[in-house]
Amino acid sequence: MAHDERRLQVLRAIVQDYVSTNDPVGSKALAERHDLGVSPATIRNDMAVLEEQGYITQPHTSAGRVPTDKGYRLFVDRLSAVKPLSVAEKRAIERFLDGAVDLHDILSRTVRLLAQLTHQVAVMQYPTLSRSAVRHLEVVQVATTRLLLVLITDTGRVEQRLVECPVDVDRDDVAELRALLNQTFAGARLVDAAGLVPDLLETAPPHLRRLVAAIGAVLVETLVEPGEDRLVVGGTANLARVAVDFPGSLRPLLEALEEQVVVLRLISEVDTGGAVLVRIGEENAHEALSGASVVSVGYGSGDRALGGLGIVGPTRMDYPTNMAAVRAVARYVGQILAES
Amino acid sequence: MAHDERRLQVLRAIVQDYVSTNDPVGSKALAERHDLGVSPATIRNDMAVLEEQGYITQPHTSAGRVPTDKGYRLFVDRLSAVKPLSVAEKRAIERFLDGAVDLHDILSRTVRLLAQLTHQVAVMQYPTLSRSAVRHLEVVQVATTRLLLVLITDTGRVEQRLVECPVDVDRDDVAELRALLNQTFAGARLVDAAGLVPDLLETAPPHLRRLVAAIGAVLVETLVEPGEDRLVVGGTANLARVAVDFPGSLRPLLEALEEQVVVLRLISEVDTGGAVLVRIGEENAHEALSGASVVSVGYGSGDRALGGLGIVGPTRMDYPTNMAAVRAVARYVGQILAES
DNA sequence: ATCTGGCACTCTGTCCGCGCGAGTGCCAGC
DNA sequence: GCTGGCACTCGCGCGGACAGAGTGCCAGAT
Repeated sequence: MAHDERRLQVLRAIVQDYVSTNDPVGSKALAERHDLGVSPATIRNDMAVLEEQGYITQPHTSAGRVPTDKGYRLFVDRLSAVKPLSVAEKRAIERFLDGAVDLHDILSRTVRLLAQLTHQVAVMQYPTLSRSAVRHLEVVQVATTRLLLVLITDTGRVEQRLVECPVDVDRDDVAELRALLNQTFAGARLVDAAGLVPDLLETAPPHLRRLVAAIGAVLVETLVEPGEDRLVVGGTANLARVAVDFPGSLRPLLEALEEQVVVLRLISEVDTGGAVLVRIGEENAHEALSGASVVSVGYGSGDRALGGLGIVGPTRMDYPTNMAAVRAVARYVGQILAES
Repeated sequence: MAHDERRLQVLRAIVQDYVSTNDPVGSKALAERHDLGVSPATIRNDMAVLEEQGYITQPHTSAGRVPTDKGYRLFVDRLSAVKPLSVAEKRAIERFLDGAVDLHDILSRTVRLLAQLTHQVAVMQYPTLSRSAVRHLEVVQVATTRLLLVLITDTGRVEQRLVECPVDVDRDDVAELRALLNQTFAGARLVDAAGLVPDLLETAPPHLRRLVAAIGAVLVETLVEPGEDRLVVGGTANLARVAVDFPGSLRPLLEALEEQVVVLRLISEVDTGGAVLVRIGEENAHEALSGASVVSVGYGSGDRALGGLGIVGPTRMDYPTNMAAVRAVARYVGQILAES
């Protein structure tokens, strides 16, 4: 029906205007700025219906209308087209990421880039260990009974653990151990690593048994278990800019970002299909984020999902642009990580 | 003179009251809360002198007095005793840091701990590479002409760099290269590493020359150069609590904390003697920090200075307590790092 | 010589009342 | 089903009045 169609146009116009001005938008201003072909009075009727349906609301009796979470949701699902990035922006992405020297540098550049593009807080999960494979295991002797175990994955991630050994270790043992470990684990997915530990114990020569057992325990307990994933955060300064959108205080949000685990859960719950996921306001379930929206997507090229990245900001944000930026950055960083 | 002495007591009382209440403090309230043995009128005279000398100021003609940067400076230098930590706090420090599994974990626990103890933003510099020594160099083949170079230092830090090789590399080359590198560099201070590269080239067998040259260049250029040091930040949520102390906006401060380089310079300029350094307001020179104070100290046990750590907060902070916390945490983390 | 009590003065923050403007809802007419 | 008009509501900003806190200064007490 042409009727419903126009009402949606009105909603779209309200969202667009409100996002750019931060003022509740009234019927008159709407009629002026968008040629909807009808008069303010007609728009008022549409607005009344939209309000009844829960898509918009008015802060006080005689102010303009403001989109609700539900309104933003409809906007994102049906009323917005993903806005392609400008050539300059695409070039900026490449320039920004190409100079990275190691994994941490890639992540920190990525969040800074994303924060700059979207003017929001950007977050990125470290490539998940459990989905990557062992490239190399290194053993370094630190003290007589102390070894440093270094794991290098094919995603370029390096993990280290101290292992307290039950027996004295000498140089030859270390070399033998290194060879043995790499022989067993090289190329194995980390998810499968736990299953390989018994094999390891079997193939180990008798004099290394106790040592290998200790190492195996550390490997299983700390490296295979998920959840130790880290988060890189950037652009918190952008929160100050949008402080007006968080009436109480920025505190809960800052706390959630430091807590990591909350945001991590949101960011890592991404669609494996590569679609950008948007969570608006109360949809986030967690109280600290109830006034915020999260735009996230998985990264990792091809079939290999490595983790999630995205942005956190006020519900009043420019969804089309931000979704485009998140998607573009995720694609590019996925490529970079695949190459290294 | 008893005269001057009492004036200093008045200044101390003003600082203490203002820090705890955040209200400009007047003569009457001062006389009530501290027994200085004199009447408000007398205190008023002292305050007039203190104001003339630049230690305090009044926000408006008829409000109480507030300490100036100069006033805080005098307070820190001469009027405060470092407040010892409570037993519970000391125990908390141990408990918090003992569960750390790797270097990054130690640092991130440290800043969280320090932020919690002081209710300020805590920052900590990664152990400086240039002051540590090579424990092990690992070479891993990633592609035909691509090697991953992993450096493990005696402070437990792991650095990785990708090296693009001018020639194809095979398995035996990698093993030989690894042995060669460790033979040359193991135990060497990173500051001396650059000087060892020519030796490396000389001892290299002819067929590895070009490869070794490439590796040597990467080593010198990226690992020996300082300034690539990272910063770990924690407790930004505490900024929201003290937002009142930063009239304009939190933005400049948040930006400075993200920029890292500014804060890094402040934190790394520590007294090698182990004394806690306090920079108050304008003393920080950098504009973004002109309303903030930085309390910092070097960490690293014994003669080995590893880096700096500290806190950033409003000039209106509890200096004695915070200085004690910073010092205690630095000592403890220094021990932990020496052990690992 | 130094401290004290009293007093007049100044300034801020707050509360109140008012008018303005923006925006709405409704209704009659096209 | 759209439009113009109209009465109504409500938040916001402005100005004045007021109370409270704090000061500076002076004369008197110790």
